[in-house]
Amino acid sequence: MKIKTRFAPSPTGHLHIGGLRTALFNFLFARHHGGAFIVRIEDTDRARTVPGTQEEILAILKRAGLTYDEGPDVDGKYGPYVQSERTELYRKYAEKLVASGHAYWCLCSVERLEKMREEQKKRSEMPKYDGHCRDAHCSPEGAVLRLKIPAGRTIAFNDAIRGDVSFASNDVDDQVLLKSDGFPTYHLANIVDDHLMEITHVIRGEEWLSSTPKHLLLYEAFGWKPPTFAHLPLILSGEGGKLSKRSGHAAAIDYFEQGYLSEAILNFLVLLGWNPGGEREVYSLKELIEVFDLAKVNKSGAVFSLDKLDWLAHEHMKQADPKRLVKLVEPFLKKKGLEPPRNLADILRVEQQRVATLSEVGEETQFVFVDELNYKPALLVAKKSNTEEAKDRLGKTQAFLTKLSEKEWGTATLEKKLLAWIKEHTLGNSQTLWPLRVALTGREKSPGPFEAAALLGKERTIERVEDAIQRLSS
RNA sequence: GGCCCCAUCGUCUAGUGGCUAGGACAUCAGGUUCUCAUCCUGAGAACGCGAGUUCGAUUCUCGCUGGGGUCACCA
Repeated sequence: MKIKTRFAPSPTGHLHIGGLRTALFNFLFARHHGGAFIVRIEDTDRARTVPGTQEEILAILKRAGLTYDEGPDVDGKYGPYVQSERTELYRKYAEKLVASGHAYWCLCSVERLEKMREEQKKRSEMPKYDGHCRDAHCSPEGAVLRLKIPAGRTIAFNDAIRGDVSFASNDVDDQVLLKSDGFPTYHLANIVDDHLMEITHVIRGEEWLSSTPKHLLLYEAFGWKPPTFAHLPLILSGEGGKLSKRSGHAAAIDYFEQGYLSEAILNFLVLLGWNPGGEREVYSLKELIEVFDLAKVNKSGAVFSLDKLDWLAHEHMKQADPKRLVKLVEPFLKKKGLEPPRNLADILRVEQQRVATLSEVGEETQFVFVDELNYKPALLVAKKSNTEEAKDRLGKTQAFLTKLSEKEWGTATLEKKLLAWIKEHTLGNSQTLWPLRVALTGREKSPGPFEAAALLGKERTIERVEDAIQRLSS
C-alpha cells in the first residue's frame, strides 16, 4: 500500500513552530517511503478561524520546501483540502452513524452541561457527559450529535512511536460529532477525511494521544480500517509546559522573519525528538529524507534551545550558495535601508562565514555599504604600536597598494602580496595590518583587511587609507 | 483530581545485562590568526529514588518521585 500522510493545521493563528515540525515529520516520512504528502486546512470552527492565517501557513510550507503532491485544483496547481468546503460530506457520514445506532442527537443546554460538570468535579470525578439524551430520541433540530461510546471496553492500539497504549472506554466521553451550527467537530471531520483521502499514517503531536480512543471507536463505528498512529513528543519551553505563545519563540513565522535559513530551521526541528544515530547533525532537507526513520523518534518531550538553532543556522549559512543568498537577503537589506550593491554575492561570501541569519547581513560588512566611516583616530594604532608607526605603515601600504593592478585586486592575491611585502621589509603583521583594517572598516572587530580591500575595490581602499592618514595627522 | 504518556551531562541525544556511559550545543582553559569570527586541542558536566530478577543492572519488572499531556458544541 502506498504510504500517505497529511498535515492538518487549523487557521486559528500563527503557525506554531511545533506545527511546522509536525508537518516536517509527515513530509519526511512520506517522502522517505516514496509516498504522498497532503495538506488539509481544518477550519471547522468558524468562530476561531483567523483570516489570513491559512495563507501564512501555506506560505511557510512553501518557503520551507515542504511541497504537497495532491489536492484540489487551484490555478492549475494543487491546493490544500479545506474542510469548510466539505461540510455536506461530514453531515452525510454523520447520518450513517445515527442510522447504525452509533450516534445520537442531544439537546442538553450548555447550562445543564456546565452544572453537570461542576458537580462531577466536586466529587472529583472526570467531567463527562452523563448520557442524558442517549435514549431520549431528541429531535435533530438545533441539537448536537454525540458518539455513543460503548461501556466496559478496552481500547488498545500500537503507536508507531510509543508502542502499546490502551484506554478504558468508560473514561471516554460521548464526544460531540456535529455542532448545533451544523459544522463537524475535529473528531468527525478528521476521521472522515483521513479515511476518504486514504491516509495511512497519522503523525501528530502528543496532545492528541488521549483522544485517539475516540477516533478508533469512530473508525470502528464506520467499519473502516484505522491508519497507523504516531504521536510526536511535545516541544517544551524550558520553564515547564509546552512551548506556547506565552513562553515566546512559538510562532514559526518569526524565525523566517528573523532571517533563519529554512534548512536550518528544519534541521533544528527534526533534531528535536529525532537523531540519525551517528555523530553528524547537519543535514539538508534532501539528506533528511534519505535518513529519516519514524521508529527512531523519541518518546520524551524536548526543550527548545536557541543556542543550538543559532549554531545550526551558522553551519547552514556557511554552506549556502552565495548566489542563492543574494535573492534571499535583498528584502532584509531593504528593510534596513541598505541598497543591494552589485557585488552583493562577494559581500555574502565574506558575511556568510560570520553570521547565522540573513538579518545580520550588512552588520559585519557595513563598511562596504556606507560612504563615511565613523571611528576615533586612536583606533588605528595597534597594541604595542604608536601613532607615528601607524602613520608610517599606512603611508607605505598606500604606496604599495597604488602600484597593484586592478587584476590583482582579489582577496587571495592581496593577502599573498601584502604578506610577502610586509615580510620582505619587516614591517610587522600587527603593526601594518591592524591600521589597514581599521582604516578600511572603521571597527575594532571586523572581517580581515584583505577581504575588506577586495570588497571595497582599489579606488575606495586607497581613499580610506588616505583618510586614515589624515585623521592621524590632525 | 481521573486517565494517559515520559524519565542518560545545563540542553538535544547515542548506547549496552559486564563500556573509562559516546557525540553535539552551551560553558571554561589553551593554540592558530592584525581584531573578531572560523578552525584546532583540552577540561568540567549525566544514567531521579527504592525494591526485585540476575553472578552482575543505566539497561528487565514493580513501586515511588518528578515532569508533561488531556479531560469543550477548540483544534
